[in-house]
Amino acid sequence: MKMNLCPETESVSPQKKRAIMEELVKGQEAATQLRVLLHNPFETDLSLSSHHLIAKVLTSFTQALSVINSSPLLPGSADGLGYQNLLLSGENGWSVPRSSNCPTSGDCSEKRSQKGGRGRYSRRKSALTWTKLSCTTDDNHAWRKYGQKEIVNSQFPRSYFRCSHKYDQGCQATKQVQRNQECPTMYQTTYTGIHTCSKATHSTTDSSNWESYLLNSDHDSILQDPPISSPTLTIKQEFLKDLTDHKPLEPSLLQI
DNA sequence: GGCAATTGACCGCTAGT
DNA sequence: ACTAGCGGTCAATTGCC
Repeated sequence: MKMNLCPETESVSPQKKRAIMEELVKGQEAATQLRVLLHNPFETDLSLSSHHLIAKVLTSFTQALSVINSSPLLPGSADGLGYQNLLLSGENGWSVPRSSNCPTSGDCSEKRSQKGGRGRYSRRKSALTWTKLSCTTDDNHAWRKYGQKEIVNSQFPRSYFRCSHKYDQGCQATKQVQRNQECPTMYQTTYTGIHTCSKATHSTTDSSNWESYLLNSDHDSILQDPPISSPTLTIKQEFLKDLTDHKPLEPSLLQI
């Protein structure tokens, strides 16, 4: 499992690196089992419930993150923060801007950032959201751009997309795309809501992978869940919380 | 002409006072 | 409770086919 992390992160101590890798490998294995379970719901070992596997994935990620967070020195503060931002994300799944993005210290609302900041909020979303980090913004769906905003302390603007079938089919899916600050060649895409439309464009993507398999709305009968096993995925905190609290997600999501 | 992107304005949410 | 500030969305305008 190769995480799409920036090269800067490579100077983490070897032991922690190994610990992180072990946890991520565990998570990958659990995710793989989950994939098998989803592909062959009737042929797999029934003792492996989806809930159990999801819990395993999340536990592995949590362990990996705690190892990361326990690192007092992630190389070159800015890089380290970037690494954490990449994985932990802010409350709303986006990297919380840090002072490292403001070369001229003391400016750029740094004081606000330290306390969370007035007005810095994550709009409550009733719909499921998840974040994906990828070198492309392309997926198997047709999107219509409806807005773009400069984000405070963020080097790149954020673009807002809604499903092209919002009005003809009432599809509520939206996504936000923002270039990653640490790796400008990467795009951080936050998906909100699930495609209920029946049409999807079939543009060229890495559609052979699990992620696009799940995102492809042609698989209407398939769980359109966040691509849990995607190596480039950052699962949103909200989603994690939903899972760990065993709160009912979208009713249709976990009925495997 | 139709569709999609752009962009300024507005609104809602959150936190400080 | 009020206010400031930010993020998200709307809608008019612009550009492209």
